[in-house]
Amino acid sequence: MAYFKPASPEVNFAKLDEAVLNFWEENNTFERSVERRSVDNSYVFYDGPPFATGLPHYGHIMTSIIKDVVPRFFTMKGKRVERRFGWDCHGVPVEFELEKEMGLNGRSDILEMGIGNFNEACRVIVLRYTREWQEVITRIGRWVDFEHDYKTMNPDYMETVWWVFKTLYDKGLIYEDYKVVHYSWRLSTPYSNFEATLDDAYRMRQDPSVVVTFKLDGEDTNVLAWTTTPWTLPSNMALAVSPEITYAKIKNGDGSIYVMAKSLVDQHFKEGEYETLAEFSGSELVGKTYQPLLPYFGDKKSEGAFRILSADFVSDEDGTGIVHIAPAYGEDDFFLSRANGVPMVNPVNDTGDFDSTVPDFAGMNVFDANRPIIQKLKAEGLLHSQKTIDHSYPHDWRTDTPLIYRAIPSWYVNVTKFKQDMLAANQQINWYPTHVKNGAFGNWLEGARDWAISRNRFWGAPIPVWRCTADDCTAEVVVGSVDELKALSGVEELADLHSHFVDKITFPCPDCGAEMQRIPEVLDCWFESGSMPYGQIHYPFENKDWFQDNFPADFIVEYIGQTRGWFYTLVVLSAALFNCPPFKNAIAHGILLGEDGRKMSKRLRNYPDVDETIAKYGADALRLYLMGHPVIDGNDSSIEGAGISEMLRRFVIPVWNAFSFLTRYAEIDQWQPATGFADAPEVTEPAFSDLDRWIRSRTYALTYEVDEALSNYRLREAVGRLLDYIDDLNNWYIRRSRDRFWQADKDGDKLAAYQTLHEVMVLLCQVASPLAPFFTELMYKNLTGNESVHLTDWPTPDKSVIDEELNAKMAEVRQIASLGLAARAKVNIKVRQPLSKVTVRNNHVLGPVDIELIKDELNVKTVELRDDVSEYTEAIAKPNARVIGPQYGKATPQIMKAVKSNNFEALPDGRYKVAGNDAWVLDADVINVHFEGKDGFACETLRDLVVVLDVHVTPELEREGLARDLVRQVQTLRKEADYKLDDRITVGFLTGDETLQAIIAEFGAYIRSETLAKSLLTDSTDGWDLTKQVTVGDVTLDIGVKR
RNA sequence: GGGCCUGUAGCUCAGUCGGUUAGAGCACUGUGCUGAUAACGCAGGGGUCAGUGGUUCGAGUCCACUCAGGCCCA
Repeated sequence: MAYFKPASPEVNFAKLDEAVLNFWEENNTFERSVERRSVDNSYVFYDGPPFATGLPHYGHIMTSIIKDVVPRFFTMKGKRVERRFGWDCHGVPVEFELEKEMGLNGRSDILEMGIGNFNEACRVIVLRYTREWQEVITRIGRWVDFEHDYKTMNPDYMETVWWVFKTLYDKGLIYEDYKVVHYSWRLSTPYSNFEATLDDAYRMRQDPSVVVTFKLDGEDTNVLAWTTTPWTLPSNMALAVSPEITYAKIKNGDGSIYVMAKSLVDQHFKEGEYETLAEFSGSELVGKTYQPLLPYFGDKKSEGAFRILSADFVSDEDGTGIVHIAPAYGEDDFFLSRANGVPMVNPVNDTGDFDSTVPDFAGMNVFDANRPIIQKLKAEGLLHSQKTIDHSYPHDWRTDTPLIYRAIPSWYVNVTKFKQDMLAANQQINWYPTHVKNGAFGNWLEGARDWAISRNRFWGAPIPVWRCTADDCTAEVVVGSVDELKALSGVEELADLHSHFVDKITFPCPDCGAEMQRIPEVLDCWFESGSMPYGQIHYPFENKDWFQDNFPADFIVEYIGQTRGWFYTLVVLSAALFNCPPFKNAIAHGILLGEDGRKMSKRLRNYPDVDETIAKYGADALRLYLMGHPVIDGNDSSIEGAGISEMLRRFVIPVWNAFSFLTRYAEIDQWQPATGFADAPEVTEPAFSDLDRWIRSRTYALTYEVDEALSNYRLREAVGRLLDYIDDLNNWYIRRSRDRFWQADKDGDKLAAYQTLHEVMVLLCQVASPLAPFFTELMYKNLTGNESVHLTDWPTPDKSVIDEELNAKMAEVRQIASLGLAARAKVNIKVRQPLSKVTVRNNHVLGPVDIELIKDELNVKTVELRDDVSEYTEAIAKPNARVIGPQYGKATPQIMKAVKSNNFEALPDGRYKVAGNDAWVLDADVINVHFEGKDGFACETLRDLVVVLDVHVTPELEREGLARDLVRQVQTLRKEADYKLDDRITVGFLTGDETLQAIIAEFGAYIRSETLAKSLLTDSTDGWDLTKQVTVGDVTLDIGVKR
């Protein structure tokens, strides 16, 4: 009785998956795979948390699978890989969901509802889909600890975030300034980037488009600037030009002199009505000063206002090539002004009305003020032209009112101050794909700007800054821990750190004794996710020692877009806190698109259904498909349902069939790994063949190849290695060894075949298990009786068994067979027809076994090895342009042509003279030769390999071919009669054809042994189980079989 | 509007330092082989290497521009 069970080739992989999932759960296999490794040998993985406000799609699934493959692999390599699931809980998207659901309209509605009620509602909805996530993640085989997960809204996590903030503050890396944001004057609230870029935020709107004139100081010259927001003109503080653009000074018909971009003059002045006075680069304008357009802030001139600045964002594609700068009302404007020491004015209040500093329009909404401002400018002769434009403009999605840009106070991390540390940290990170380091990510770091981390929102970690409420006191206390806050305030219980808890807490000002209150802002949720390495373990309040030993992490993976997100914020904070990278290895994969090359969209249904796909093909096929997908290498690429089934057919099924083959024959032969043949215990010495040695060598090499690939995060390569391997195993080793399992004798040869196949299948299960953990688990358990492939160590088979020469030789033998078959096809002689000889010119030393393989594959009587094949072939010259080109330059084409038309001669020294030209003498290896078969021979070549088939069919060969035809027909009949593999049968051939009768007599023994026939009958008898009329050669006959 | 990436067979993608005849898998067609296989082997058809211009003896490959798609930023 074999101790592994025979496996059916008919199999439903999705069902097998479920059995494996149950097994893992019942036996705590995941937990035990972690715990059997020492805590002193950790491999640290950080889980990048998804927003749980939506359901998982293929993109998440792909990331999740990588998050599983890599840890599984390193666990087998001996590492302790704890994997805690993370949930990103805070942020505007969550608030947004809730606002939508409850019909809330921004800040005032939320305040009315109560921050406490609002936040508690957020707390509930953020975990709405956790069950669905858990189900999908589990189903695809990702092992991760959901029980000890981390949530960014947990008090411990938030306390660590406070610590991070305070540490940065104490290092002088936090400052307060303004930030220009989208702003809804209707709701008096800043808009998050997230909201402003929602699909329906941009709508068409009509706005005035005006060109106004700024008079230069000390010259009778007017600079023309263009804007679609006239309401920002009272706040003009500067003008910007580009040094890249050519400007023109022109004189109008009425004698006025203007300056603007040369290429745009025609759009503002009619041809012939002006005269060009001069042309110059924008840099000549830089530094000039001008008179304020409107009178409100003329005193700012002494502070550096009303100058012409140079800016790279200025273009000459529309407008005038000169940009009006209002620092409070545009992001470019703001940064340019700050960089050049230009002051900022902000005469617009929270509700979008001008304040008293602009008395002409005080109390007027900015959009309503557009028209009167234009009229005033016109009246004063400062308006050059006026139009109306339709353009796409951001709107408040709730109130349908246009947003404005407006500077609001904001807290920043001074990223530019330690940018060099970030760049240095990045150099220590091993990125896959490698170009991310100095490409997408490196470039992003190079351009890093200070990071605005405050949000005027509610559902997030409160910024732990308390300020004195006294008018004349500027005291500020930053709190870095719960204990600190308790000590300051005397509060004894603090169960939660969200604003509705901590905002109630006040304490006396250390300077003046007045009340200290927390500032209202919360932190950007990216600040929180960047704090994940510390927050998830409540560092430094707990786990200090562990952190010392286990930071930076070994590995993280996310999609490439996170170079601006999580990858970035992690690096910012770890560079600021510890001046080191937060992780050592990172995979940044690309974006999975729908089948039509567009973004995956539920509405368009342009991707295969996740559940259906898994139910149909199982999780292993999906995993292999995704891990072998170009997206793994950082590209954007489409998902293809057909690719998933292909992976099933190309890998999962072939491996399963190899397994099924082994187990079925082992049962028939009563063979088991430990004890050999139950009924032939005397057979203990395996007689390994070259084929055995080869597949063992090949498999051992595979374990190191996959090891190398996975160790270096090259998942795609690992998949490719496995696919190449299964072809060798199934379509060469097993196919070529079939008769060894099939033969009746239980001898050393058969034993060797069993031992070899069993050994390599076990190794294959192990090396494939990180990628395809389900079916390898079943096979491994069955083949070894051991508990789980995932509780094994990565195999390290004896390297000395790996014989590269043997592997290369066998690859060559396969190639020879391939070329021989191609040669047969060329002359239309089927493989079942024996031929007398094949002649081979090759590179490796072929032994008797190789010769047998070739004979058998090509069905030839002899294999002749020789270097000189000129007896059978015509040589055709092929020049090597790569060598000739650099040497002969312009003469190359002529030499190439001459060589191809055989216009060259061999010289005594072995070189070739081309076209009789003494200057054109080539070394022998510059001309490659390939061959074509002469009459009666069929030849195929591949590089150095030459295979020549003697295609002459003698009468004996023809008779043998017919005998093989007969065998083939009987075998088909056996199968149709549904006989067992080892049933002995009686075969009948009923024909009057004398040639066939002679063949049956001549090849009787051969036919009997091939078909397991006890006897061959050639007269009619009754009692056939099955009979059939068939055609062999050009004769039709009846054949029958019975047991 | 700006930045980055991609564009090669019907589909998904390789294509080395630029080398003259551009490959693989899938699909299709033909054919062969088979008592493990949902197979497998061999062959064939299928290409304006997105387009235009340039550099070069020689360009899928290098350069410039254009077009299309994607991602990010605005």
